[in-house]
Amino acid sequence: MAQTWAEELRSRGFRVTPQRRLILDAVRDLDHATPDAIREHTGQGIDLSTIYRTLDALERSGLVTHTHLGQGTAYHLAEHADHLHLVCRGCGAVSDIPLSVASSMVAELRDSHAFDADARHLTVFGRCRECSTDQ
Amino acid sequence: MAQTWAEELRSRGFRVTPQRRLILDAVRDLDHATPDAIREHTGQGIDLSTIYRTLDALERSGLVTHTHLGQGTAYHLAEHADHLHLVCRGCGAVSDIPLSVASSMVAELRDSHAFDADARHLTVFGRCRECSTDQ
DNA sequence: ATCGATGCAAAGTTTTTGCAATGCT
DNA sequence: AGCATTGCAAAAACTTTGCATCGAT
Repeated sequence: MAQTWAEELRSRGFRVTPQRRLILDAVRDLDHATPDAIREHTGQGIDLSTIYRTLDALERSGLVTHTHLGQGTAYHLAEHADHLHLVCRGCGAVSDIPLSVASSMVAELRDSHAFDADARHLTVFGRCRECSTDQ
Repeated sequence: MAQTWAEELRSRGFRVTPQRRLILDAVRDLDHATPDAIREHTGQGIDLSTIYRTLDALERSGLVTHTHLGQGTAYHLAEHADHLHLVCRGCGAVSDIPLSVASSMVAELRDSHAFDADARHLTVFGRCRECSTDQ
């Protein structure tokens, strides 16, 4: 059970390597994992090109997902991608909120625009309370 | 009236130059203007660094806005930014739809999360009808 | 005459690619 | 053994910066 992910990878024809373990661990540990943060978290041993290629493989296997935050691409475990992102343009803070806030929009997109939206990748820009009052 | 934008720029301390005219025209003409597309549209004469600096100035003057689409940054006239973007992960198509589909989400973010969302910058990833059926 | 804006060249960032060596299966 | 994966090096793509010159005000 603890290594379903390995089976998942193998069943898709991907191999399970130490690097992939470490990268997946890093994605699990970090909050919004960027390729570079993953490299640091794993302790410099893994080449960035491997990280990019691995994230691509993990994503195509359905184990992780990514979003475009303000500056850069952030990865999550797919099973933890149960939220969407708010990015404050004032202070840069990123917060996670339940997907449910988007549900009516998702429903309307499906019904009126025949578009199957993936709210897990949604990033909403705006201003948090502190930064709204500051102007 | 036709050149309120020039007054707008000047009132903010920016100067009005031929390049800025051309770049603003390009943003108006192109659908989702990227810096490089703007350079092509204006006919190669303007340096890319000027385009980046100008877009920054135009944005800080409130004349244009930008969004992060799948690959790259797209600019719009602020007055035409009355829509949000759907990006299909299957075929890459970008469509514009009315901001109203996001209004209940925006209201909930304001009421329950004290977050002032800017739906004009919203990009929703997912699949269009054709690409959903294709799998 | 000022001081911001431009073009050019160079550098910074982030992501991708080629290829020989390595190691999972 | 076979072939995907890795590391390294190089390249590609995108964006920013420094600086001398030019030009809007």
